[in-house]
Amino acid sequence: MRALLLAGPLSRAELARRLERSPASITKTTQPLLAAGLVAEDAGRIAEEPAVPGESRGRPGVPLVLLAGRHLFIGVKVTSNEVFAVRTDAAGVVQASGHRDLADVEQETVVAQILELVNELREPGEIQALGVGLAGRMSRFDDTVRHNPFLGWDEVPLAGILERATGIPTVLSEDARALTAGVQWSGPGRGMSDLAVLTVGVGVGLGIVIEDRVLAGPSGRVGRIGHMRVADSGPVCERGHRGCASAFLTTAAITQGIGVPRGRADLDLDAALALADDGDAVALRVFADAGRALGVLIAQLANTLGLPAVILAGDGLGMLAHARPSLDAALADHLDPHATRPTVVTFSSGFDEWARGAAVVACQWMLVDPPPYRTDLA
Amino acid sequence: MRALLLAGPLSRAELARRLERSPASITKTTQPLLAAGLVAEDAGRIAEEPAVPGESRGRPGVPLVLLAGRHLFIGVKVTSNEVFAVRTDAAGVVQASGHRDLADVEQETVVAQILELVNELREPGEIQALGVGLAGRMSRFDDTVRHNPFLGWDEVPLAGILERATGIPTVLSEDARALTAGVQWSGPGRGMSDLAVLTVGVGVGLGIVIEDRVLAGPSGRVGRIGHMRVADSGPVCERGHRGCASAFLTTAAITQGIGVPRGRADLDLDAALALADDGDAVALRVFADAGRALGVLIAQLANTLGLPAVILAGDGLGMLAHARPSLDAALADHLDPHATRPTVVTFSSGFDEWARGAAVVACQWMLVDPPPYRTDLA
DNA sequence: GCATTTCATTGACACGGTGAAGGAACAGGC
DNA sequence: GCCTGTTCCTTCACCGTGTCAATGAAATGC
Repeated sequence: MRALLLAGPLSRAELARRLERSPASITKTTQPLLAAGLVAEDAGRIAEEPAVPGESRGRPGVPLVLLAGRHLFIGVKVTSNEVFAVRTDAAGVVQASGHRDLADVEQETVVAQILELVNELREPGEIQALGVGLAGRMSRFDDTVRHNPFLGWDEVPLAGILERATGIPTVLSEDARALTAGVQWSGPGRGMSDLAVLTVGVGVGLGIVIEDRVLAGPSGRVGRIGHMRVADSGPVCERGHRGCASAFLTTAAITQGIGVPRGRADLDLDAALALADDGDAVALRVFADAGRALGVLIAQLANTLGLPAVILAGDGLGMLAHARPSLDAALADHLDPHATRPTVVTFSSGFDEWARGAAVVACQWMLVDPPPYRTDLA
Repeated sequence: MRALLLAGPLSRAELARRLERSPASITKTTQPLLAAGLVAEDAGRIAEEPAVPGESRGRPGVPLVLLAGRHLFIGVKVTSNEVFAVRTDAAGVVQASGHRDLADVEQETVVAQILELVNELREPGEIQALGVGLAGRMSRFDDTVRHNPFLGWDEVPLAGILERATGIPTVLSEDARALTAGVQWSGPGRGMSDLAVLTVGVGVGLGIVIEDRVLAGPSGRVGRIGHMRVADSGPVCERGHRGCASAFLTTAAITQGIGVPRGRADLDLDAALALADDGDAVALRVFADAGRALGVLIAQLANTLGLPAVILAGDGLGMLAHARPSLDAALADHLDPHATRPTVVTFSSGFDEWARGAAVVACQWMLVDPPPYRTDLA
């Protein structure tokens, strides 16, 4: 119920229509929330503006707003060499953030750094839940790291470890899915019920939202699209596939694709972009190829799932400055004749956004699936 | 509730575990169903066999079975030149079937033929619902044919027309999705909660089931995979894409791919298969390419959605006799290193199976979303 | 026979939903 | 200003569906 309040300040009548419930039901369910201070009537009447002017007959509704500040969440994103953490409110607004470098990927090291960050961020009030985003196989709302190639972990019961150390209910989530949840809950995809989030960076990641649900798949394996074939020819990825997505889109593929012919093996992404800015032919070609690969991927997603919107994110997104034309061309070319063209939104986001996604997952976890042990504490 | 009874005869306790409800709840909800004769206690104790022998302690459960015969459904599949219809019970078992040729695709002609078939099949008892499967864009449980390229229809309120003429509640469904529903409900995918159905024939179709739900997409556009790129090179499809799925897999692509070099423009699929049986090099190559295309498609699906099972269906399935080795090789090659290999099941089905799927959709529609006007009649 | 185990039923009860009825707040016409 | 129409919100009685706790029933194994 509270979940849909996040679609903005809404009057009770509007809520009833959106949730397909009777007005009586809304009144009843919101009363305890009002008393508990979780929602409030908005005296400002913000939401009345977009109403059609001619329809101003009748008693105006009293908008309800979620007092998001009442509930705090912490989200953590773990990469192979860094840990990022943010504290957010229930609306997913970041209040504070922090980060630590990782000396190694030992369990003790990582857990210690996470705990430091959590203790740093938790001080202003009670934290409702802690969400941790990591790469690798995990179900939605998991408690164990099944397999993480970057950390070299297998079957680590991280949620339990953190819960015991912090006293905060903790949930794990696959990172691309956490980012997707963040995007859909309170990011550029807010209010959309169907979208995909395509991330480009060290790898190629994918999160899918269908009918307001973030897909997890039977064993948390949704979104392995790194080896989708996107072109007739082109570079070969590390598994020997010619023309697969990883071979065009990962940061390593791009820096090597430009650096090797230009004799600069240590080229980084910024330098590659600078080369392209200066009109370097190799760089422009590599970026154009990357754009084409992205366009094909987006078209394939739109064809397969009929998605109306695709959101691009990740630290490799800078390429779009040079890749956008070929992306658009490839998208138009590969789209099914009867499919509607999906809206492509770019979302430049740092690692904070991944951590924020983990916090959003924690928030959703509390809303849909309050952990039983919380009642023990109450 | 009844929906999960279709997962086989189950004891009440087993039902409670599967539905995550309390045993008390199961007893209460099944009592009126028992009284109404919709379910029955199965004296034969069929389902007790697969239990682990060592766990035979305690009072054995009384299996409940759905008396499927109490509810009848009719499913109709409309192609550009034929209409197929079947009568099934609630379990999706076909009791009778029929078919008509279509002289043309005028609305009156098609409706008249459907009505003839329905009246032929409806006589033994009350029909609960009528499901119609057609190609084209439609939402799940739609009532209007939005756009059907084969019939040349746009915005035809077919459900209303048939409802008025027959007095049976009617629902429309996109045909690949109907087939998928049939496969998952009572076909080879019975009991699986995640699977894809890939159809090969005049076109290439796809239906997806995730978490027990048949995906429809925001506007019924799931599953347009005809133009997915599956190879570096190869024939060109009618839209000019080199190496796309349609160019390898449709019946037309195969018959032309073999018929043109062999100078037999009128070659049909059976003749093409016969050529391959005789060791014709061109035919063997075309079928091997088709298998490779299928393997890549399956791998891409498995990677994108993490599906554990893919079911192949459609009238073009005969190719597998010669295409299976290349299919398996391509599947292994393109699967993500960390993905589990999906089970690939072949399901040889005629058009009756498509009609049966439409009947299953009608059954599901009644179970999850009983149409309000039925109460008017009662 | 008895303990053990699992299944199934019952009754008291809570929660979330509905429909009907009625009061409250606004706009507009007279 | 007052009535009317409209929409919003609340209250009340009620129902359906679920739970918990207690009890009985049917099997196995010692």
